[in-house]
Amino acid sequence: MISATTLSPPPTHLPSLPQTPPLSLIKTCKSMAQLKQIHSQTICTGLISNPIVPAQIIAFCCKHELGDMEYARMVFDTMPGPNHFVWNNMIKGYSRVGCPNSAVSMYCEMLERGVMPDEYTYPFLLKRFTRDTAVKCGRELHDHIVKLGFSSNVFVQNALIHLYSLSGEVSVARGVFDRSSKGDVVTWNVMISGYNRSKQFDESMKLFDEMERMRVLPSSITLVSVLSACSKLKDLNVGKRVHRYVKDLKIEPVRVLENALIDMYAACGDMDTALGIFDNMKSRDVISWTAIVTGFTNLGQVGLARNYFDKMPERDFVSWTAMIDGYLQVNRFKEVLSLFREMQAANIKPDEFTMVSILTACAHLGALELGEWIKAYIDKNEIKIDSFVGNALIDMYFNCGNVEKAIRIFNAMPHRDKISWTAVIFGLAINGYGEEALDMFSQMLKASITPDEVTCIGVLCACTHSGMVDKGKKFFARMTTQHGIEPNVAHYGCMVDLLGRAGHLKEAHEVIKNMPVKPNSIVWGSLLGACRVHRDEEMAEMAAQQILELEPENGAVYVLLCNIYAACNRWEKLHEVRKLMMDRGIKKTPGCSLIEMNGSVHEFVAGDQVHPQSKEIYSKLDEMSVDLKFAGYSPDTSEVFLDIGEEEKESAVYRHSEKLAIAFGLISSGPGVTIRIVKNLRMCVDCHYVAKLVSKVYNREVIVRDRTRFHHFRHGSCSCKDYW
DNA sequence: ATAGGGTTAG
Repeated sequence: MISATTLSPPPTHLPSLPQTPPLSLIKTCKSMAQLKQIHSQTICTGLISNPIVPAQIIAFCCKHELGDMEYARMVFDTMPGPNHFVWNNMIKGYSRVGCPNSAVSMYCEMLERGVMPDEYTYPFLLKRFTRDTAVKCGRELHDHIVKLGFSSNVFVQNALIHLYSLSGEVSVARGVFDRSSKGDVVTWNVMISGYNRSKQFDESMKLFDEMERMRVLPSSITLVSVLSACSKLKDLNVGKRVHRYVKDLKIEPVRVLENALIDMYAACGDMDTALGIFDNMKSRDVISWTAIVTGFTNLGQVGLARNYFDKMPERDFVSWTAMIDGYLQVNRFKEVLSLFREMQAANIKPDEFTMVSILTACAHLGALELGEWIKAYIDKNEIKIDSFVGNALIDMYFNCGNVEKAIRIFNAMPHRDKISWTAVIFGLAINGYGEEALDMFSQMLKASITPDEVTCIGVLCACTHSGMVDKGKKFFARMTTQHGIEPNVAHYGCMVDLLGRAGHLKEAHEVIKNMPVKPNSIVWGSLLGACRVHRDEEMAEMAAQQILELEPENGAVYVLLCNIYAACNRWEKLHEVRKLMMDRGIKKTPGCSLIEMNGSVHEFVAGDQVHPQSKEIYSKLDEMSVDLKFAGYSPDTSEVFLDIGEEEKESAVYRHSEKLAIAFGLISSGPGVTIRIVKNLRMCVDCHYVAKLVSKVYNREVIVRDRTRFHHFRHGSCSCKDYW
């Protein structure tokens, strides 16, 4: 509502009004304050009764950058019979301020009051539609347009193409396009951006070619859209062609176009050209900088990306997310989390893209507390849980060992896609719920979701981790016939794992010998792992040799071989391998355990002394040793392959990183709190034994995620059933 | 008296 003060007389510094015709004044008017003064003058002089005057006042409010739609509506309501110029302007105004629903209401009112829309009405009305309004009103408005005979107007056609591509009906949009005259470059632009919107970039490219054939000259906007498609398709050839267009047609390289060029070159990995354009720009905005940052992150060059990120004059949530995602791509999870903290300190609001990156990092680190915090943040800020966020949450919970919450997210998701189902099958499998994983798979089939290669790996993985050899074999045999999926090297690897872990080493070897694809080091690695569990040194030697032929630098193979020789008491052979390792300069990957406590991740390596609470940790360890021995513990050093005495071996396993992490967990959390640890390698037998006893003696649940699976220790036993 | 199209991240 208008207040009395708004209609007060103009301040003295403005020219006096009555002498000047109000229409020309409105044309040069700069602000709402000025407009209100002009308005009040026209009321005083009675000029307002000329309908052109309120119409112009309304037009100002509807068109001007600073125009106020409430004021427009107030003036509008004083008009007895507004004509369609006025109605059109009101509709345009509501669209301009991003209120498509108000624009639609205005349009409906117009019809109710018997004023016929004209060909200007529809472009105004449709301009700022959202997906929702487009879905809701699109068809009906199209009907009106046809009935009123405006469907041959090119502006209306363009608006319709825009409308249908917004509502996701690109093929209907294409129908309108095909029936249009195609002489107008904007028609092409709208159609191309429609294809981009629905990620049909190849169609965008085809239209660009066809445009050339039909000799429609592209505008800089066409080129921006086509460059965007090139960048998504990583099509450097067409991208360069567009660049040549810009030069040949002497199209002014405005910033948006330069940004699109940078993005295209960066996406195609040509950073030299991208930087060449970037360096020569007159002015750069946040998009120019972000395009360079993502260019480097896509190449895995996070250091360079970070240099540019740090130099940015301003950063928005996209830039932060791009940089965060860069660290994620190269598995630098701790940097992901610390950059996220910086982002929060800078008061930049994350969106669902950011959330996915952070959750993925939490999943890798097993950082449940931070993951839970993110979940709470998502709920509190009403960030929508789309399938990307949902799947990331499922992954996070499973990878932190919280099966129950993972399932809860899955059950609450409105749209579960193939990825969601696959995530659940995998999650159940690695957490020791093999039967449940297979049950999920049947439910997935019942829900008519088609499994893919990855889903099949999940199913086989479930069988492996729960020792369901027959079910695994049956599934494998039916993969092609029932699900139409040809087994690839990863599936054969699963079969080797399945048979090998169950002790069928010969059969596993047969699978390798008979597989139609060349076995890779992972397949042989599965066999080698099985040889360790079942202490078959001969087969192990053969498998190790195969791997070393493929990957001579694979340190893990030497270590595994050492473990096996140690367990089989083959000391001479052990020495040979040890010497080979020394000669070839191969080092063992140090074992490392992560534990999250009060929101930060603590990292331990064997014999760690750098933790600030080191003293307390070691005295807790001594205390544990006494308590556990009382419960029957004696150290198992069978896998230690260092050439040292028994006592030293005991002291070596005593200082393993997961034991330090457990001790730290015990002293830094209250009774009954679950201790969650992530280990980068496989757990050793002694640590596995200790964890079982800890869960019994201290009545604590201990969850250890190792390289391939979870160990849930409860009441003295483990979910892996000592089978890992 | 009034019209339309574009760039960055999973």
